[in-house]
Amino acid sequence: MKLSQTFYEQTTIDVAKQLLGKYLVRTHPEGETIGRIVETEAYVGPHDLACHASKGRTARTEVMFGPAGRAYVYFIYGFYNMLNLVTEAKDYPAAVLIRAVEPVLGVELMKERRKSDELRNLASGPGKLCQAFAVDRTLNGTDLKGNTLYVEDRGEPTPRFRSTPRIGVDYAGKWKAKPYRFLVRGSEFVSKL
DNA sequence: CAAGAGATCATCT
DNA sequence: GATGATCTCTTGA
Repeated sequence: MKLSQTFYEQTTIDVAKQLLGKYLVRTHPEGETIGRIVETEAYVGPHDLACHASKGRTARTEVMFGPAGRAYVYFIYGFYNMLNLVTEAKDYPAAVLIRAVEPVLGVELMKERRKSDELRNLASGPGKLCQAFAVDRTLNGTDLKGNTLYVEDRGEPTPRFRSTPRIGVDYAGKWKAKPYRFLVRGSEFVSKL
């Protein structure tokens, strides 16, 4: 079943950990794609210098200030979209970045979109994942209770995981070292070890 | 293989 | 006008 609003209202760290082993579902005219989440990162609030919202409330970060359980999608480096799920209370800006999933359904469609045949290269990174799942800024603000984009709990226990510092946030001062990246142990579908 | 550069644009200064 | 929660390709050993 679909994860509830209350699930996303938990602390960002808890959401990031518990999302591991859940299933990301994306419906689209071209077909449905599903992936098992194997890597996430937590961006925990306005004081977290790696979190976009630490720069203040702007048009771009507005969604993070809204209620939990919505998608925060932004465009970066002139090429890639990043998919985040908004967490915690309304007016408290925080989110979980989905960094990698293991392809489960719609693999052919993913291969086409990614122009790659290698299973491990389809969604092993936040930019790749968005390409494979056709996620772009038009989905910014999408309610995860709807049918376009949501996360499903198939009743499996959270897999064993480990944590590391987050990727690509060298500018974040003392926050760059925080172990807020979570990876399923032993998965070959993570972005990197 | 590992390391480095380049691609390209929305957002904020 | 600078820069980024990235990816891919090229280079060189």
